[in-house]
Amino acid sequence: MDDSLFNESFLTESPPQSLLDNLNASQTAAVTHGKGPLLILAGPGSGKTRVITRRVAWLLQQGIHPSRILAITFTNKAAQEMRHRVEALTPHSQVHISTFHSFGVRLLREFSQRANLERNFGVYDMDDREKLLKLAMEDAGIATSSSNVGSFGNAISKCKNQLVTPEIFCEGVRDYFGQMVAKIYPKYQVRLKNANACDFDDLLYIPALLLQKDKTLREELDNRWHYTLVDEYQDTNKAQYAIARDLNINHPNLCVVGDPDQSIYRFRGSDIRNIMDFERDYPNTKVIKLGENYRSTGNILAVADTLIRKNSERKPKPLITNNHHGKPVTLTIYETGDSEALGVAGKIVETVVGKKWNYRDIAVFVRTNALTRPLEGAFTGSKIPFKIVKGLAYFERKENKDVLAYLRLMVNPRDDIGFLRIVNEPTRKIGKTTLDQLGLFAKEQGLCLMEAARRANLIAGLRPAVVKALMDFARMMDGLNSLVDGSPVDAVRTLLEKSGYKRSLETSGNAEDKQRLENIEEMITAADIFIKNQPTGSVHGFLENVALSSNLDGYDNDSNCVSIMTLHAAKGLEFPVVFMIAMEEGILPSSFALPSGPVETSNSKEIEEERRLAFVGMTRAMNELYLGYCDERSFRGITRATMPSRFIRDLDDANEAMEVIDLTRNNMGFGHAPEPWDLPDLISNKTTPIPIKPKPVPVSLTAADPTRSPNKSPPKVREGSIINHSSYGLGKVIEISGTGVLMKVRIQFKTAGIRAFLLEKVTLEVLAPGTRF
DNA sequence: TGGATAGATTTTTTT
DNA sequence: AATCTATCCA
Repeated sequence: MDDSLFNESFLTESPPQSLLDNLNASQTAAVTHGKGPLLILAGPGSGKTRVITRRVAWLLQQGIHPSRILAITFTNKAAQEMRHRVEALTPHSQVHISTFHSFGVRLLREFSQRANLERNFGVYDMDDREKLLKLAMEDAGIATSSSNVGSFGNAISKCKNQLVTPEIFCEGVRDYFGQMVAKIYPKYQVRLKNANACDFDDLLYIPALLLQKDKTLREELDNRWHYTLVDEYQDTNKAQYAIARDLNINHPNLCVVGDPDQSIYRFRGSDIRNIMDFERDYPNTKVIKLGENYRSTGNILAVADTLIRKNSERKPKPLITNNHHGKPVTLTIYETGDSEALGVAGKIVETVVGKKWNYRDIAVFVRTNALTRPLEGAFTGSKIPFKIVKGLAYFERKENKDVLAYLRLMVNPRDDIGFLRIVNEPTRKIGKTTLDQLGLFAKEQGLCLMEAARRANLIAGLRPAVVKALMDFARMMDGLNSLVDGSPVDAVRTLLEKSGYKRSLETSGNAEDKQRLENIEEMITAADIFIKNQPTGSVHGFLENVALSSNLDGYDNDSNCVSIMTLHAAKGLEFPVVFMIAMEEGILPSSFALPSGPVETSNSKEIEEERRLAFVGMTRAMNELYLGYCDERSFRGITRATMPSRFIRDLDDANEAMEVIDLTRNNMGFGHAPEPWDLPDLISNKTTPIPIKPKPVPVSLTAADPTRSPNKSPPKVREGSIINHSSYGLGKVIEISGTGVLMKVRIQFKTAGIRAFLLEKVTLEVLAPGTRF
């Protein structure tokens, strides 16, 4: 239908023939693939988003009705971007584009009855989940003090990701930990049910099970969307796989896009086999490889390729580019974590002052959030504007969570976790003892806490003042109830007044509380923006929006800031200049991935995933890539010697694409961190000893060789000098830069590629000018 | 009941 | 190092 309408839009916005403009042959084939399963293996920087959005536009152009197309991404950011780009190609097309989780929520709302939920169910974040889990553990008679609440949460999460129900899990229990989980998991589900709430995992788990169980529903939904696209397919878990599978049986026009080398979410259940086995699962799959990289320089790709080749569980895939080689990838070795942060800051200042790049062109990637701290300090000191892009929940400040809990309780009075959060916020003299009694009463009577509070007068042994406090609270919340259908902005304003929350902050005299008020104002603004985007939006919609959004989604490149983020958050982004810091054993790869027992293969699944993570980081870089590690790092208050990441050693073969800058004072024996190549080969599964490599660390003049002190002033090194280096042999000085102790010398070695050293610290034998090089 | 303080404990990554 | 928890006192 309405083909003419679309064609008109094409003419005004972008003519239809432009749909295939600027596409290479494989990209065109992917865009114009007709019916049947399609697997697009898209390497980094291969124009994946372009292909997927053009494909949506192409389908529309073919006369497919927009409501027949379903596009699913992993992050809201990706969904927004896709929506935006599809909109530009075909305005007002109204294609259903959403994340897996918001798609799940939608299904659950629409079919809440079949899913045995009330329509107004709430979505619990990690924080809520943990609190509910503690209650469930109490139910199961397991002490919550045992500090492993988190591990039980992870175990349950894992179950749901794999579509393992409590019943199935109980059958297969073996060890002690499993027995504990078997006790807690069912109780936890009951708690969720009673609270009329879902956790994140439920948003996939429940729909997936529902589709399996309810064949009519499955058929109905399969018929609803004739064309499905799934982005980042390598990161799907079993639940997501099942959903995609069940929606594409009658109409197997499923197009999945992904790159097995960029699968980095194993820890949350994603299974690389989903993409590896796609061809097997969907007969007659057309496979298209998008190999050419349009993003990075040749050197960056050479380094990334050298790294990823070390993975054994992969389909070999060359990284090709027509881009120029660009600058060598730089590896910098620092002494401490702080000097590393300062070094990065220094390099950034140098780059920006030299007008080469702007702050916004630069990103620093870290493996863990804790590593951002020294960077913050160094950047603040150097007056570098920066932004830490976090993947955590957006409204994480206490006051915002409190306000949201009020809203949640208004929408869903059975939300016990929300109740517990705010019943005494501001203080209403309702303390722990009271709440314990209230909880007991609620349990006996089978009521939610809100309802129990309403009947507080029936609870034996409660002091009259406390009874009044509880009943007043219930009455106050009842009074707010009429707000749920209105604008979230009004709702927040009113609840702040009526609950006394605002007054308590205003009158506290605490300086922090003033800030809190401002933060709440910020949230009201967010609600306002939400309403402007979705004029029909309710409190309900706002809550959902908040629950499924993350800080990462708010990421924009508008402000001229350096971006600091985790490697996971970096996926899907690109920057002209990228720094990857702390490439050390135990950090990248994370200690969690390291073999904990005696000697294990170095190619364990975990290590391979960490390697992919490093690969993802490197391939975000367009023009310049800086890797770094340091000799010692302080963590949790103690300083320890570090070992360079095995991924650094993986790059030995990429010498010609790299340069190494060593900024350590090399006091050889004492206090110097051992490096993998100094040690027996524990980390590789080779049984033969590896040849000892020369340390890529120049021998210090002073410490290493007392016979030659700087005072003896060896012949001057200058650009063009031919030199001999104790480890790397013959080389030619190609550049001398910097001043004073920071004077650097860059050398093109005959065999070891380009390396740079601090002039102060390197020992170089300057050869006669005429020496043959 | 709630605040202060000392003591314990810790975290990989995220929808 | 920083945050969370348990305990004690007002």
